[in-house]
Amino acid sequence: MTSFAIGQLASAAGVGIDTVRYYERSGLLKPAARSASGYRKYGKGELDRLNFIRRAQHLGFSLSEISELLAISSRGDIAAMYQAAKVRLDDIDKRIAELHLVRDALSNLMSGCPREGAEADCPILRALLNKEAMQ
Amino acid sequence: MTSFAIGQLASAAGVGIDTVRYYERSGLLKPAARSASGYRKYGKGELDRLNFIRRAQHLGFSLSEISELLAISSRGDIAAMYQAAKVRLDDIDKRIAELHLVRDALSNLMSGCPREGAEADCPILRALLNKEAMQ
DNA sequence: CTTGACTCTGGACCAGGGTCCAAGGTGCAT
DNA sequence: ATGCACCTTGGACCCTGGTCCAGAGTCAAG
Repeated sequence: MTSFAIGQLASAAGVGIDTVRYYERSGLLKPAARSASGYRKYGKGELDRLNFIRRAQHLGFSLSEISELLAISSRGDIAAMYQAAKVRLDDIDKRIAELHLVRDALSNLMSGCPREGAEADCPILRALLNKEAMQ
Repeated sequence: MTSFAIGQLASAAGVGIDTVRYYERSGLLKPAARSASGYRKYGKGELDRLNFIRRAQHLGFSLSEISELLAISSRGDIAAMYQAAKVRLDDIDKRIAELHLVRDALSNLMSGCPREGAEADCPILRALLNKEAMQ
C-alpha cells in the first residue's frame, strides 16, 4: 500500500474528492502522478501536505496564504513563518475589534428596548429610522 | 426639488447607482416611479429606506435580514424587532468566540517561536506539520 | 462476465453583495 | 445644435472555497 487513489487520500485527510482536485487546479497541490489508466496516485507526502492545509485553514489562513506558508515551510524559514502568523493574528484582532464595536452598539440599543409598546420607545427602531439616534 | 433621479438618490445615501438598482432587483426597494422618459424618480421616502438599509448593514444585518427588518419596522412590531436584534447579537457573539479560539491558538504557537533557528524549534511549523503538535 | 464502486474530464453552479459593460436614449447648458 | 453628463436595459463578471454534473473509462469481487 505504497500509493493510494484520490478517494483514499481524500477520506484520509477528511476532505472531499472534489476538494483535492480543486486544490490541484488552484496550485496548492502539485499535479499528481498518474497510473497507467490515468488515475491520480498519491503517497504519504501528499497526505501530509493536505493535513498541513487543513490545519492552517483551521488557524484562519486563506488558501492563498497557505500557498505561501507551504513555500515558507519548505524553505524552513522560521522568521517568515512567524511574520505570516503575525499578519494573520493582527487581522483576526482587527476583525474581533470590529465585531465588538458592532456587538456593543447592538447590545446598547437592545438594552433600552421595552420589547412592547410604541415604536418611538424602541431604540433599535429609532436608530434605524433616524440618523441622530445612531451611536 | 420634490423628486430626484437615481444618481442623486445614490449620492445622498452614499451608495453606488448600481447598488440602488441591485436593491430594486432584489426586492429591498420597491420598483421606482418613472418619469415620462423612463427615468426612475425617487422621493424622501426612498432615501429614508436606503438609509435604514445602510444603518442596518452597519449593525451586521445581511440584506435578507434587512428585508425582514423593513417589514417589521413597517408593522411597528417592537417585539419582533428586539427578537431579530437578539438573533443577530447571538450570532455575533458566536463569531467572536470562534475568532477568540483561533486567535489564542495562533498566539500560543507564536509565543513559543524563537523567530530564528531550526525548524524543529518553531511551534507554528510543528503544528502545521504534525498532528500531535496541534492544540 | 457482470455488477457496483471508483475515477476521469471540462465546465456549470452556489452564496453575498455588489460592480461593470455596451449600445442607445435624455436633459440641460452654452 | 452640440457637447457632456446623466439615464436605460440585460447580462456578465468579481471573490472564496468549494460542490455537482454528465458521459465515459476502470477496477475488483463474486
